[in-house]
Amino acid sequence: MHISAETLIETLRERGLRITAPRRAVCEVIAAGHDDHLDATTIAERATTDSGPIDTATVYRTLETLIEAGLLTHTHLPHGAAVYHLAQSAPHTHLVCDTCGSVTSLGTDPMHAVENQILETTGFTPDLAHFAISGRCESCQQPNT
Amino acid sequence: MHISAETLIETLRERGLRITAPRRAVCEVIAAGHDDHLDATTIAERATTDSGPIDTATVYRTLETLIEAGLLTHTHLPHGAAVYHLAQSAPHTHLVCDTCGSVTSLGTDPMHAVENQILETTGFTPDLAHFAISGRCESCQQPNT
DNA sequence: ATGGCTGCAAAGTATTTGCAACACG
DNA sequence: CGTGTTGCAAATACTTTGCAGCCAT
Repeated sequence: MHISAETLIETLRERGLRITAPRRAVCEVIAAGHDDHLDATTIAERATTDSGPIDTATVYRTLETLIEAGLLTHTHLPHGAAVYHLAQSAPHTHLVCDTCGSVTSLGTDPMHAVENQILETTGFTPDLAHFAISGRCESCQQPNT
Repeated sequence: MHISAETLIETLRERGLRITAPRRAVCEVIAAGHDDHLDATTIAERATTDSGPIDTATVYRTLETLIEAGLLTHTHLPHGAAVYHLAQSAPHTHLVCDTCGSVTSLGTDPMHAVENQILETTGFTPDLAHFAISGRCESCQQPNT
């Protein structure tokens, strides 16, 4: 149901890119974390190879490569670090809690209506998989003032 | 209809804060740009006083002060810099073009339905004035592949 | 063999903070 | 006068880039 690391690697190969240990490691981390919201630093930490940890720069370059290949998308969360996940994942919206920083996923069902409405109203085509909504999650509902 | 610089200053005074030239300048820039999406750097550039330009650090501190006073809100745009605008402005959603970077404002009408739906579905209370949607604006509609 | 890829380090951007001098109230 | 503020600079966080050596093909 989810893309495997091998599929990612295969796609890279098809595009004439070299299959290296770091790329393989990054692909595996991403494939393994299909439901997670991983930022570049986390990916770098998890994606260690035999020859030690992977440099952040390499991770960013690899992620960019994967994005160009259409395998990955990234989302900028309100507070800072960008998170990455497979493009093949069901598109979803990120709900980020201002208070505790937790990230909740929301299916696009509630968003589809808006998508069309935005398009009709403004001519703007929104990318609903690529943005985050700030707010307060259920646990942090109580006012903090 | 929009808050004036004096009102902002008056509110700061009421909170026991000192009214200084830099704060006055920042308030004026914000009041003048009520419909704009200003980032801290832009505010710093516009808010020059007799004694020269205002330091970025001061701008950030002043903005934070205004936010604490409930006069201002900030939004993190997908590509990087946070933008600030009056809390009293009609709440609106920001549509940011991935291609040209332009920012379009969207009234909350199309969003209200979603707001309720999100709340019912997930218990998450979204802050619709505080997030941006990525996508492609009308002018950049044509594929760039 | 050779050009794409990597790691290291430095640069860049956005934002925060320490500190001494200064000015509002 | 005394403390809140400011400006400068250094620090932090995230991401990008230059460069020389290495390895997949």
